[in-house]
Amino acid sequence: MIFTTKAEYGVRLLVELGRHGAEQPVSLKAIAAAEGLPLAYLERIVALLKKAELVESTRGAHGGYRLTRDPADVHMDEVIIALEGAVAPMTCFVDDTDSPRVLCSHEADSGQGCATKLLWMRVQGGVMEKLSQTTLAELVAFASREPITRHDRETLTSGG
Amino acid sequence: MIFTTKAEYGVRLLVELGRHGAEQPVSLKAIAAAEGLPLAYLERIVALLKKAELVESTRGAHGGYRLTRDPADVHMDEVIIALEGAVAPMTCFVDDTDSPRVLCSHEADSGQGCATKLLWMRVQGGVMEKLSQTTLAELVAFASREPITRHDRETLTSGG
DNA sequence: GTCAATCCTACCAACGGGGTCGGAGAAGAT
DNA sequence: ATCTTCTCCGACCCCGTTGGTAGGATTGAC
Repeated sequence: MIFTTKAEYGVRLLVELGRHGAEQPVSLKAIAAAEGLPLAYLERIVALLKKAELVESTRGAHGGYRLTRDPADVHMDEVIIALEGAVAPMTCFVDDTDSPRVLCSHEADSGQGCATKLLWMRVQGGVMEKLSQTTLAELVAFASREPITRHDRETLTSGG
Repeated sequence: MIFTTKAEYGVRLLVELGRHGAEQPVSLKAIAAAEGLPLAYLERIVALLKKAELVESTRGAHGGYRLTRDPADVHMDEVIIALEGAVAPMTCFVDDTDSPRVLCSHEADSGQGCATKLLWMRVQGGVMEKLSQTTLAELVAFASREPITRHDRETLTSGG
């Protein structure tokens, strides 16, 4: 599995916020009820989004959360990284941009390049590409549509 | 994390087989020693590759495994599916090609389309695209090269 | 027959994911 | 003031999967 429920719930939460205007905040309780998600768990997830400054909060009665930007300016790569941490294909695969090389724990043994590195880099590139091409505004629009048909399935994967 | 060590070890195993010719089989013991991987665990992994008819085995002394095809004809989408099962972004996301729709467990609640489905379909499409574009022959060639430089990293993700 | 290899099943420890609980601040409503 | 509603925060816990081991049965070359 690529993503956990953190990503799933977090994106759904953002979509729900995007559906309402940015004027008045929406409480987590309302979102949890609307989406059928556990409130206590959502609290921990929304904290990640707040730390990434994707949402802002108002405490106290009639408080809640709202988006800090226009949904069209929110790209999913930033969202997923905030929720899941860096998207890596493998445990040994940490893209440390400060280091000149992507290191692999097995690499040191054989003295030659890690056989799978090329593959994992391409896969990660493919994922990040699709994520950055998708905006929150698109998801908000999509969620309000009819349930998709078989015909839709063959077209909507084409990307941005 | 997208992939587990099943994919990692399985691909490395295939690369090791691809490095040798297809004439005489290579024993798991030799591969385990060359890659520094646990033999008993490799046994279970290679069983998946055999079931998918990506490798064939010879039992008894001087036995081992060899590829059933030319490495240039082995595409990674087939390999990864054999090793990991279907690549799905989320637990709720099972691409059942018999059913007209991709169902989501949360979908039934709200009566409207699942907000995250569009995103997961695009991501999965991106992954499968990169996997199918990469052949075993490429990985064999890549593994025999020098350790990569920073300059390489910016070019090798462009895909097959 | 013996050694080297594939096969196969059961077992196990550790980890992370998913979720709960209880409470402590903050701020509007009364 | 105080009550209610909300955000915030840390500790805790269950459980499935992953990664790996153990032990054997079977096959075939020498």
